Amino acid sequence: MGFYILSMIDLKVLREDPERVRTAIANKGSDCDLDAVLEADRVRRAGLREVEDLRSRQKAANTEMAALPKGSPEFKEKVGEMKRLAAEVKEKEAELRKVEASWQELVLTVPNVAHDSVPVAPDPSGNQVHSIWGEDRKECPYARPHYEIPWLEENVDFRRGGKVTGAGFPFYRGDGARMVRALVRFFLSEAEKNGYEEMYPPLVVNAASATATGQLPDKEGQMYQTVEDSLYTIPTAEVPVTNFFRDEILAEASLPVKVCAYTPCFRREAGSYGRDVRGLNRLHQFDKVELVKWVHPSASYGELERLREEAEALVRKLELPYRVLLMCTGDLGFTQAKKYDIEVWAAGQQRWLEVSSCSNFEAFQARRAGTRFRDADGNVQPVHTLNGSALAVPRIMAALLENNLQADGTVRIPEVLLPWFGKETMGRAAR
RNA sequence: GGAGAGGUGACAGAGUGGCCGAUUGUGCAGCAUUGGAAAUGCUGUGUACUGGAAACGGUACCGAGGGUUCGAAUCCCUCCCUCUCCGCCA
Repeated sequence: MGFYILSMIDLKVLREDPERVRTAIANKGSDCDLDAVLEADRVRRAGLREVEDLRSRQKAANTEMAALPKGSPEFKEKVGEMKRLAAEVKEKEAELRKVEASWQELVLTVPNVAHDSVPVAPDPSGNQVHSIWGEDRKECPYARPHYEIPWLEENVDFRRGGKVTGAGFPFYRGDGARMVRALVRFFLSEAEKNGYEEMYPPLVVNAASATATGQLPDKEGQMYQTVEDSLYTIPTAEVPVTNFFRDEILAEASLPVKVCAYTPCFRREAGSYGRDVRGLNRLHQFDKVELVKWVHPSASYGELERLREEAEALVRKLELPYRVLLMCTGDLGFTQAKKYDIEVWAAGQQRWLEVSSCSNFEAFQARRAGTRFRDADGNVQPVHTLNGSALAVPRIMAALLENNLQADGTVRIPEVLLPWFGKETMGRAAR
């Protein structure tokens, strides 16, 4: 009955220091019932012992029987005896299977424990501003919300996108499409310079993959599902890419493994409203370059800072004002131990737009995904995984459109994009 | 989509009902041999859960899931995947 243990948390920590986990659950505002988890763990282990003990007896008897002549009276007597034992094993096994199923379900609800450096607070108001860049650039005399730019619909066609697919699925055309391509190529080439291997992954994944990265079982509603094959469209490249090494043991010397991937991302995002979803602010399909790293546990927090810096560098090169937030426990996701968000200033809307999220998952995803490495002592242990957007395309485009509007109504293209975009302005000049 | 073949440890490849967690070879690690190396010899070399302070045990895993049986890598069923041929197709 080979089943797969999926736990996010180190079960040993859970047993030996439940109070630490309890505090972490409370800090994250999770409704996980730790006592139920602990009880299930206890019941499971008791049942396991029972079954294993019976099996052990069964095995010993089988070895004896193998030595006896097939038709002999002793053999026949043994068979009768073993029939009862076999029935008992079967019964207890069925029981155990149920116990394990509910235990598995419960254990999957325990969130990752936040790192000590994460501020403890119940909601987003507790997020800390880690740094701000480009304060002096926030004044943009000709700025206006990008969705009010007169020529925008010529480059990002929301109406036809709505007709063909639905709200939140625009057509990019002409310079809009060119801008998407320019940004993607810029992001990828910078990632490559930073030592990331480029990957182009599948855009739909199976349930096992979605579970490993934490989309399932809880956030099922975030993903589009195929009707016939129970596959899920990816909400981010993180999902297929992190699963690349699922059920594999990596060589310690190969760490860190760094991968970048450009993909479209699909999000159903139930419960969005108002200005949040206007224009390019929030789409059901958008493009993003994602960075993913598998690292040695001792290196993961250093790698998180590096990841954040790499993402920041992109925004700086695009000359967009931004701030970095250190997310508090209450605003941290289920899977994350520590997370930075990078937000660009959109001068037209006069608001910050999240364009990157850089997270350390520690061993959480790796444990679920079965991605491990063998350390110097020959012990197998989970790697740490990290990922970060670098960057999400539409919101960067929104900020560029708003902040770089010029007196004539066109948008100035930042210098770093010129090799990719091929011209210095975008849009139609007002007459 | 049709026909056939097959999925066993890092790889190759035995095994067709009990003595098989699994012969053997290669690879890898250590030791011996050597001035050093090659070659050779010896030893070791899976994962997960579980018991234990540890030493050291127990159980499971031969693509996945069910079934038959006292007992399954071996027999039966379902599914998945790979390969070959045909068809179709960007």
